[in-house]
Amino acid sequence: MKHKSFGNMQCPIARSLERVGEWWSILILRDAFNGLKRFDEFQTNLGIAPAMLTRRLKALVDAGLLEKHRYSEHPPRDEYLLTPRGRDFQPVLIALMAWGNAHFTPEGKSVIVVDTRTGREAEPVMVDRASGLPLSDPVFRKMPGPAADERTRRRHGGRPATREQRQ
Amino acid sequence: MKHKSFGNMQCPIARSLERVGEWWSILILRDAFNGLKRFDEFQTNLGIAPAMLTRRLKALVDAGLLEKHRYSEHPPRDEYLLTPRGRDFQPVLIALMAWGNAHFTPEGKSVIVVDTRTGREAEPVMVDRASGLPLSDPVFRKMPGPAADERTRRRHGGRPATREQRQ
DNA sequence: CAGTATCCTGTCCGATACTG
DNA sequence: CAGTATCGGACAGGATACTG
Repeated sequence: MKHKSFGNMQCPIARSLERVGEWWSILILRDAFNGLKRFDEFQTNLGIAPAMLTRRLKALVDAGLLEKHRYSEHPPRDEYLLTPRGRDFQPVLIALMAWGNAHFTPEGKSVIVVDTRTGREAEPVMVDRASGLPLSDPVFRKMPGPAADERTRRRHGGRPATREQRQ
Repeated sequence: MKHKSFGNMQCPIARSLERVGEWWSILILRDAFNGLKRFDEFQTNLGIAPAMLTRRLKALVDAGLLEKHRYSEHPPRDEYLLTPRGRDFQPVLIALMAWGNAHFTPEGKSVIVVDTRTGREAEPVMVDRASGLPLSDPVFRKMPGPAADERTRRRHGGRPATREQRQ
């Protein structure tokens, strides 16, 4: 499934999934954001088979999300650190967390984001940076970008805004 | 893999992945947001095998993200519509799109979000609704929530904020 | 501690053919 | 059109044993 070709490979969502589509990848990134760095930390916290962990870590390194950093020469020891690209993944994790908290935690939230200045729980929302408006607002629409090919253009640009277009 | 038990199943991210962890699920949701509703529309646009599409659609319906809606009795015809829970998934898609656009589209962006009032491209950011601050700001930290169990508490609450805690 | 080496199973997924 | 029925391959992932 490494280089599977989804319907439209121009789509940035599909391209993202090529890198983090496997179950464990996102959980490893989550743990990396929580400060885990060493093989053994991941292994223990995730309960993942070591061979699988090796494969997933390698894939994440190859995709440029993590980088191996040697912190000891004798014996040779590496730790796995988030790259800038890996750190940019944070909004996806937050969005998944918020969605999970909202819909799949009948007992209540187990993990939240907190504003450490006020102690208040943060409420994650996706907004447009310039206007501050939530992107769920109907004024926002997906459109073909500058590099859109013919197919993408047809998919996103061709039709007028119909009721099912957004929301 | 249906009911696999990840390391910590309290984690809302892991719970989310239980519902949308498969490759096709997220692409189907993306298409649903783009207005696709009928089996054949998904099939054609994704290039997915029909049997697989049936399984994924069923899984999404079972998870409460889509619902079958009969729009014709003779012959019986169903369409798949986003439920409120499915619509709440939008931020995840936007986050994946933004990340893909930023890192995996050397030719430029193929799909963007546009403010239809101004025609300007939106820049998606995750913020705290109350303060409007980006959640990447170091004042925000993940913490155990009200329903956190002992293990989650140890993972998130136990340690003081170290340099690797956030970022 | 940080992996590698094997073996095995489940299932995701593609391809093709068929049905009301 | 909206699926169901099979078949088969690839690989994610588990389990266990082993190494520098």
